[in-house]
Amino acid sequence: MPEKPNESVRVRIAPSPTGDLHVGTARAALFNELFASHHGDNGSFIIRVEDTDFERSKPEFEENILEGLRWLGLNWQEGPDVGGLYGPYRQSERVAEHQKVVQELLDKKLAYFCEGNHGENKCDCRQKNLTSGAVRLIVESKEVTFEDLVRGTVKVHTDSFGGDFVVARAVDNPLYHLAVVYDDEAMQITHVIRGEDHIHNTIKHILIQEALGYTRPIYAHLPLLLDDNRKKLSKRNKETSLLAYRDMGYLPQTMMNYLALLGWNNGDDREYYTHDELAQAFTIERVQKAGAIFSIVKLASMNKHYLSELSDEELFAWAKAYYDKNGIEIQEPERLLQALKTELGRFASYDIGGTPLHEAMAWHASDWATDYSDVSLTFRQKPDTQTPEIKKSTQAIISELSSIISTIPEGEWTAKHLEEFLINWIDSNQKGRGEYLWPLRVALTGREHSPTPFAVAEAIGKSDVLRRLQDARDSLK
RNA sequence: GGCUCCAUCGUCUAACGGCUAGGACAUAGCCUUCUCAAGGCUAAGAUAGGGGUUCGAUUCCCCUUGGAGCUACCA
Repeated sequence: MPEKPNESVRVRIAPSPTGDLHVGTARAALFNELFASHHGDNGSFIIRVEDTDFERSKPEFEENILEGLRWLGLNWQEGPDVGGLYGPYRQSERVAEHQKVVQELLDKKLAYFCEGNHGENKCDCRQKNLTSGAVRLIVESKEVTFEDLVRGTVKVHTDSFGGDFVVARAVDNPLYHLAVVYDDEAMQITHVIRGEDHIHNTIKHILIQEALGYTRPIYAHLPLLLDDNRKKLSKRNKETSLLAYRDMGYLPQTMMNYLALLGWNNGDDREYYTHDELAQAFTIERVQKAGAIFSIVKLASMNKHYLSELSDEELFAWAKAYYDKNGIEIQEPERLLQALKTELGRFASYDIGGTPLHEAMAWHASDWATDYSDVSLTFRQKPDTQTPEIKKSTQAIISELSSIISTIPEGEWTAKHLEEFLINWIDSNQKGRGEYLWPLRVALTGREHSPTPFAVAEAIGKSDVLRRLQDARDSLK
């Protein structure tokens, strides 16, 4: 019996538009969204763009972030693109309010102006009574404790980070810590679910909240996504842009499912979930504490699974996105779709063992041709071991195939029937299956590794099959 | 260095003191087979180490070791 949610929860993701949407940010967004969705109508997921770093923030990054979150399949109730009652949802548009807060801290003598860079050293600006400069919050020497939903009690002494810290470059130029605290209060955020790398920031945030008399949200720090060296996932070692994975051929349902399972599980062996199933099952109590390596291998296997579940329309759209992106025109959409279906289960992305999708699919074209020089048309032979005698016998086999295949009526031209017919013919004539099926398959695809000739034959049609057999035969002369 | 967090197969993880530590991915083998996949079966593979508490620790506590994160007038 699932518990009935009764209290409203408001959570947010606060990406900073200083780069493409990072998979780690996407996962944090997903966990927030699942948490909100789990609470149904009582849950709100909010996007707030933290663009107070004017130097590095760029509109195109904001667009990339929103596009990525949309692509992933997340739903948000409030954000810069959809608005909401607690807007604006871009921090740069909220500086006037932040400025008031900075002034308030100053007026209440909870903060003071400070000049110069003080680094590690304790600064003495507090005694100087300056009237401009950076604004530093007064922090008393004490232990700060908070309850983390994932980690339990976290305790940090304010001395460990030097006490007083800067909350604004100037009265009208607030820093991240202050902006976050004010905005979370103003937007009535109930739960702050973010990466573990924010744990120390949380202490500072609590200090600001206490100074201002704000409500402390409930914190949950997620384990980090790691690279193969167990370091925080970064662009140095691995592709970190979510949409780059889309462009490699990973499906949004794959990414969502995989990301959800990185640091969360339902306590059983289940691995495949839809968004709604995840939302139904998701609880922060089941979030892992240890960091998790982002593994492309597992991602690929999951993508294979989801690819095989696609409808014809979805599969075609998946391929079309690749062709469009690479500026390749699809001449014969129906034939391409049929070809894709034969290859399904053999690829996990747009890259098939080093071969790009359009090359692997080249055989679908009705005018496809190859010189067969890199492959052997003869079973159990390499291209360079084909003596004239071997070539001759392969020619004979191909001729035989052509004549029996030409007897199959168009109405019975299906992979299933072709298989029954050809296997039966081969077996009843005491021939070797490989002897015949290998040359047939290579003649149709030009590849030593490919789908079965029956499926390929159905996809390209009878006349094309006969033409390719002829071409293959001619190549052996 | 200081502060904080973390620790089950190679990887993601299950087992909220009690069956032989389970599953998935990856790996290997076998079956199937025209190839590569897929599929089926099987194998190998983990509780970091040491102390406690307990009738009994993967599980609770401590120490050690190891790893990670943070350590900005970035976010």
